[in-house]
Amino acid sequence: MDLKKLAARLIPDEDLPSLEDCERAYPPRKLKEGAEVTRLAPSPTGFIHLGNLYSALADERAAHTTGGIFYLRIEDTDEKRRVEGAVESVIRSLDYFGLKFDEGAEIVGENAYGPYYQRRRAPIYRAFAKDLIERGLAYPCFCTEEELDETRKIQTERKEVTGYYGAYAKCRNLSEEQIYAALDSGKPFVIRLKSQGDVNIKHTFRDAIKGGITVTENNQDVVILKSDGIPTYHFAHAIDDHFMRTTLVIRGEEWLSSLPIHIELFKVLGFDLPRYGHTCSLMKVDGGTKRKLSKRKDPELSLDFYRGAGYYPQAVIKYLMTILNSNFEEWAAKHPEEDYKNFPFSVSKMGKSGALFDLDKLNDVSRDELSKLTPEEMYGFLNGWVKEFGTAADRAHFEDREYIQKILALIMGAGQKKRRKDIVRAEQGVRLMDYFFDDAFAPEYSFRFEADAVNAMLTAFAETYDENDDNSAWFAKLKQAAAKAGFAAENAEYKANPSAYKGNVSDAAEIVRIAITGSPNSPDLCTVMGILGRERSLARIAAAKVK
RNA sequence: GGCCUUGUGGUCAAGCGGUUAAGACGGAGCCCUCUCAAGGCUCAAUCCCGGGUUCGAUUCCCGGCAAGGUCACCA
Repeated sequence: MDLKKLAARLIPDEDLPSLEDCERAYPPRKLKEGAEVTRLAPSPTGFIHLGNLYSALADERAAHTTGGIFYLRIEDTDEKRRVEGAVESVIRSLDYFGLKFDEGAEIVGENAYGPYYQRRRAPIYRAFAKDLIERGLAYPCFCTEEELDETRKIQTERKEVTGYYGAYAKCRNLSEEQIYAALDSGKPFVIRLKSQGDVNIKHTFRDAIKGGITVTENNQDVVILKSDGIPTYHFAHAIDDHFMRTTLVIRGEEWLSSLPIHIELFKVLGFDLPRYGHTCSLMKVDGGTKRKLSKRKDPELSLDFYRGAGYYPQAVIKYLMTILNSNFEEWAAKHPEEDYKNFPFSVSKMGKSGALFDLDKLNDVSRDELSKLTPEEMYGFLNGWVKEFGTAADRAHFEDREYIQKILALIMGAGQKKRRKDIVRAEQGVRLMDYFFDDAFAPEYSFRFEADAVNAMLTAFAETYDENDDNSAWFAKLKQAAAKAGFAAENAEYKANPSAYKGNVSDAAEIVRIAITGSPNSPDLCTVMGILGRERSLARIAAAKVK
């Protein structure tokens, strides 16, 4: 059979680059030894989620801790999956979390290895497919979807491996006449790889994350060019990661089972294999068993969830870092002031099994991260959230920057040796400040004491309150008032003889606290009252009295 | 079902032939204290099961079992 003639008939394109042209156009990168070139390669479909961010962070760290390149490639070979604005959304989302691409689709930069949209690289794929046909390593297949379904059914019944291989690969050995007859009758066709592999041969393969794994040779005659002439993922992956000079392919472990295909593809194309690292997917518990986080069922997978709830972007990143490299936490504890970017990230230290997504842990990391901000920075962060997600009242409150910052200085314990860690995320933090605003202060008083005791305490305290008192003077007066209202002024007194008192000083303080803040818990009451001012503090005390 | 991957406290996990089996989150308690938060201290809780190999296995081997992934002209 004249393969050259066949190739020309199958792929008649006139403007295809030569194979040498491609090698010349995309030469090996000039980077220092050990620099990793990694990529994020999403399809322009649904928007980016936590799982993507997790894997993108691994890519980004691997590249940027080695002085390499992190680029964005859009895998748009499936027209049906295209969603308008998805690319911008990916870039914006990653940017929100502080991850930046060095090159790629819609990225301003050198971009010498583009185009980064696979559809725009069609001539390259077609040139290589044509070459494969000429070398007898690929062939046209005219099987219809129905025929394929039928053989799959038969294979399932016979308990054989499904797919297009061996005797089931009907079009693999079509005669020249058959091929041209089919072509002449205008039958649509795909191009398949003529696999040279043998499933009885196994190799061990070194995965950068999983370590040694056994891979069986591929024997599937996979489709490399679809009937619309566009490559499948497998083919595009091999060609792009070769010519974009990717050194390390980090991707989800769902790709592990197609690794044999990729190995064979690189081999027949004559390319060196990049290194691979297959990450485990983030899991969650559902009905007693673990399962992969799912876009549809789990709101916490959507990045919008974190934005809406007001998580601090860097906190999410640091949480992800603790999952990525479990020694990160230890390092961060030792270097509290250092940027997480200085952490020596290592692909080989990544976990081998799927981690359960842990909201408690995220909250802890987040609390810690937020406690490091200054009140000014915190104002900026909260204000950003308020503008986008807050109520009209929130926005009005945040107009008074000075007042908010005074509150934040208190809530965060600014200036104290021990920072407070009350704020976990913006939404909760903003609600935490509600009682400082009269229009948001809607207390449901629930005192643990009789009306008499409550009123006596409130009255006694109001009589002596002086907004100019410092903390200790304030507390001394509270003690006085407590004694007057029948509470013990000193802890020791109360402990010695509880029945002689209505309660302890702390109980007395609680009454005032509930009157002022509506809650039995709050930061330093003296300061709270100072921020509210004399008028409002006394008004609240009066309003809280039990009728 | 075939193939591949993974199995250390509730969660994330270090350790990889001899350890009192780290640490963090969460839980319980104590201290501090006007409450809360923070902080300090203490406690409870783990090597999937069965066989080997070995003087000795959480660590190595073999079998189970369980969980996850994958079997498209989707990525």
